Amino acid sequence: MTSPITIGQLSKATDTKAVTIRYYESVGLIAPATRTQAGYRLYTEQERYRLIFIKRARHLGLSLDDVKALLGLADDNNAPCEQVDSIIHEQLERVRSRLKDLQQLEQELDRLEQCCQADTVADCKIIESLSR
Amino acid sequence: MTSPITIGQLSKATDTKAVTIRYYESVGLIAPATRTQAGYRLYTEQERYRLIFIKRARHLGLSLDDVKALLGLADDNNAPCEQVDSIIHEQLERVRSRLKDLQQLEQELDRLEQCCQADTVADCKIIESLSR
DNA sequence: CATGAAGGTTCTAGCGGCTATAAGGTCAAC
DNA sequence: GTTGACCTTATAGCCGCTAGAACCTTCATG
Repeated sequence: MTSPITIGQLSKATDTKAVTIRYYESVGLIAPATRTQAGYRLYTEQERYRLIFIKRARHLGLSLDDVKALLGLADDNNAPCEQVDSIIHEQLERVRSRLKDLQQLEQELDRLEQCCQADTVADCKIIESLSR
Repeated sequence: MTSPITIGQLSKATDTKAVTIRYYESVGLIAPATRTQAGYRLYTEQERYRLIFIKRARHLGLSLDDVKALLGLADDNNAPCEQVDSIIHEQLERVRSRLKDLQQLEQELDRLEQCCQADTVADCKIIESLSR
């Protein structure tokens, strides 16, 4: 029922910048849009759903390549779930590994922050610690 | 006592790739090296220390701009510690904020991973959750 | 019907922090 | 004198956009 919308309207509807939408098209994440006679891109509900899918997947921290793979899988009802699972699982592992790193980093920075009581760089334990 | 070394030797001594060292020079993080007649870069202990400093600071997740600022401060014994402290403090805040985000992300991914018991994409709760 | 604002189009370049490649010059050992 | 390891510069690419220039289209108003 809803009529085709322009890129600006799709942009608002999905909270995704128009340039980003065009970029997604250029890297094959969404199909080339149909055009008006003047060359304006036109979109339907389908593209809106696709963009929302992309947005959710990106929110999970997935790369555009992973998102592309997920979209490909989502398009094929008979595709095995395995590949979906493994994309999510690997991302979870990446996130956990990054969490570990960041937690260590937090400790280090916290310790560093505590240890400087000086006024000038000459006595600064932070600089000292970096220079050793 | 130790004689000047080439970029390759400095690279090994600091576990920093030669291209990276040249890159640091190109962005003003280290001063242009003196050269042999043939144009080879030559380094001394001073540059080795500087690179180690950079490495430690980078390990804290600091941007090259922050590292540059720290180096500038480190070079001036009379500089106030404040600026050093604030660079570290802001980094700590960034790390903590990133930690928060990642912890939430971990939960989401973990929940997602649990919820798919299907064989094919048609019944996959992960895909469903992304499509909604 | 003219005008101006708000939208659309393409193209190119830039961000950070490297990494990779090409095409060449230098040096020490055999 | 030739190999092979090392050095040099210059250029392009990575990711996921973002910014800017220069231009075209659409639509509401005077």
